[in-house]
Amino acid sequence: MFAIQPTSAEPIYRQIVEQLRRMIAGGQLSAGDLLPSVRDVAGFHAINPMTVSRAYGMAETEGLLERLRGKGMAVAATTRGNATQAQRMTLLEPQLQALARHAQELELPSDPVLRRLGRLLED
Amino acid sequence: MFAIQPTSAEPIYRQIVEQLRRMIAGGQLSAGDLLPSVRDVAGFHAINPMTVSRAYGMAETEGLLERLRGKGMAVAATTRGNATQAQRMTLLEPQLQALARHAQELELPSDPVLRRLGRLLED
DNA sequence: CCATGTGTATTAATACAACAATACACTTGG
DNA sequence: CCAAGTGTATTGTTGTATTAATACACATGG
Repeated sequence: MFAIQPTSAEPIYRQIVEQLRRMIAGGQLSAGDLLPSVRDVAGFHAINPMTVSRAYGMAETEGLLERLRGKGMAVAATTRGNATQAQRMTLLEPQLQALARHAQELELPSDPVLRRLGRLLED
Repeated sequence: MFAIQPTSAEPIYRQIVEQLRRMIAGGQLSAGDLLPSVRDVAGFHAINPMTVSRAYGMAETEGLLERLRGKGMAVAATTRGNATQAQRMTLLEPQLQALARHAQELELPSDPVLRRLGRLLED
């Protein structure tokens, strides 16, 4: 469904929007794919349907999703699914910069940070 | 002084606390070092002095800082400054895990991510 | 046709962050 | 001693973000 952590400091609706953004850019969701209904997602995670609706609405405004009246939400046809690797890297850039800054404030050498990340990326 | 972004979604007082945590763990701030006064920090960044005071207070509760009455706040003597590299890595772990998850959702191969981070870590 | 399924507009409840303006307790340094 | 420097407690206000509750409009499909 979605990887949602209701306890996280990050708002639920934004967790959903950003996850959609990445999974569409990465190609895990393709144009035309139908999304689970707001009530399904809300029921599964025990959250309010309006929270999911808000996420879907923002994704539609952003051009990620299309509204199929009476059927639900689908991945927009106009979206350039499977974006360039460079384009996908751009989405990761802010997080990379924050991580680098924090590592420097911690006076951590590059090697162990890179090795740890490399291990996390293997699964 | 401090790297504060008043526009960020992250609350100002928490930006300060977490930055203190890292700079003390990393050794950029040593036990006994005197911190800039709340009025100085507030004036420099055009924020409210009480916001800085709140950050200092939380850092004191956490055991990072000590209150020197009449003088200001200083890095606590009891704090294990320059923590083990492994201990410092622990502070970075959650961010590393989030980054890895996002990279996977973006279907990005390890190599470019690691290379980009490596470059950011060199300055 | 109409029960059932969509998404959503509207309103409200709650919590939080930041600011503002004081006043206070304390120590330093001349 | 006392002016000037610390941090802080207090109270109130403002703006905003997040989630929830409810009711509604609409399309589908037997």
